[in-house]
Amino acid sequence: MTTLLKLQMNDNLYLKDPQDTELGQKIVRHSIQLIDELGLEGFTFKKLSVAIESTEASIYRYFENKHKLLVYLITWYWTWMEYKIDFATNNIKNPYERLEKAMKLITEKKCYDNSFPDVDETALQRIVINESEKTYLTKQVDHDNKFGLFKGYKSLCGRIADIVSEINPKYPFSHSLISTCLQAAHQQVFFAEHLPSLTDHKDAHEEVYSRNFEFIHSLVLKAIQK
Amino acid sequence: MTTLLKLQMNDNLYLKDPQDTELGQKIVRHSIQLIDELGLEGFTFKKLSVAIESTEASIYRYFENKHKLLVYLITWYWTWMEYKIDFATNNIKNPYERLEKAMKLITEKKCYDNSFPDVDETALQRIVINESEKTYLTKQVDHDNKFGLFKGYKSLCGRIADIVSEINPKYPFSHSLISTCLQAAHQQVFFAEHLPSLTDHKDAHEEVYSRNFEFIHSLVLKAIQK
DNA sequence: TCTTTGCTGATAGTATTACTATTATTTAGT
DNA sequence: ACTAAATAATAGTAATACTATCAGCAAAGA
Repeated sequence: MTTLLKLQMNDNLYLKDPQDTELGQKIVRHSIQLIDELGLEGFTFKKLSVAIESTEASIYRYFENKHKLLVYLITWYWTWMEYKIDFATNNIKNPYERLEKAMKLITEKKCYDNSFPDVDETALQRIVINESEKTYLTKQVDHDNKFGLFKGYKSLCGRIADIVSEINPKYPFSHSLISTCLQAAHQQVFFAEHLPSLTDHKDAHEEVYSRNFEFIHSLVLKAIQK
Repeated sequence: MTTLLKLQMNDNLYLKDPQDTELGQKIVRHSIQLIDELGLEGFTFKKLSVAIESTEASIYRYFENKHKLLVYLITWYWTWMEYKIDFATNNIKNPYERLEKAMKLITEKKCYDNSFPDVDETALQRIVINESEKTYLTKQVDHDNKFGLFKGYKSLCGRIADIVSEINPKYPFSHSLISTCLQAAHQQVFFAEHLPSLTDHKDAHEEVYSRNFEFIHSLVLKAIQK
């Protein structure tokens, strides 16, 4: 038996918590599927309303616009990741091991997590790979940030950076290093699939993820070496 | 006296080479200014047509759409960077020095280059920081790639990766390492300005760039250490 | 010189998007 | 059964991202 969980998220991300109602859950479920399928640019609330057999107006009661919905989904992913890392490193003493575990979790290919029946984590990871940067690469980034919309990502980055500082308190770039690795963790997968000359990971699907782990793990270890 | 140069670019990037006509040059000049000012999302061909005192229809004769125009500008930047690196490392024997020079050029804050009167490189660098990932994070990336739209970026990455391989031919991740660094070179500047908890570079403007050079340069050197 | 060609400007029009507003209907809680 | 809230249905708007047509003008070729 699996425990059903609810990740608590910043309530500026939505107008009405989609986890509280059936319609909200349908919005989440189908938006993941549609954004994955059509890309953020091709995705519209109109199409989503057809998919959930409801109306645009109803969706707008949950999310101000599609940008906020995207930020919501991406934040869910990072919050989930932080939860997984917490859970997995909880009783590990050695910071090297904890760091390795965190890197492993960040870089691995995700599969369906029974604790969250509304979320297809495989599809969501693809969305993170393809769309996550669009959450902050906008003119309203400072405004969004003021409302705490990026807290999930920042918190995850800080958490891992703390492990780095525990290993080598003198290393001056722990946050830069980890934000760079978080980025590389999905960027390299994207390149392997679409622009292979920008990586060294050959697109033998499963292998891309493990090679990427090796790349990032060794990058971090060497960088923070005393 | 300064030499006027023309960078040769893949002709799939445009319908008609904007470097060949006065209107084309106006399109380039003002699109850089407007995208910098409004962001890609706020930028439209309508607004550009007002700025250049012409019409939308005329702009469409040069660029298929605003995505292609963006790719054109970003590609121009990377082509320019590669040219600068070539020029600067031309007669340096020592690959460590060449690598350092390349990293320096990539990470430094750009200022106006007299050889290209149509291009405000300072504004263009800001566009690269804010918008460059949007060139490939789309559903048409494979199609665009087939037409060689990303050749500029790939060529630059390959060029620097070659220096890495010259230093340590056994290092297995030269392309991944360099594409990661190219990304970090502008991402960290963005974070320093907008999401400072994701970096360690304090936003004392000039200093962000030099600290970022240190971060990236040391990251690369340690990674490829034999 | 005349003609052709190509470029540009002017104007108009379309489908779609990203919303907002209003009202009617259903559902849920007391 | 009554009330309040949530949702559905419908309509409408301003802006966007184009496409199409046509006329004027300038340079280039015959």
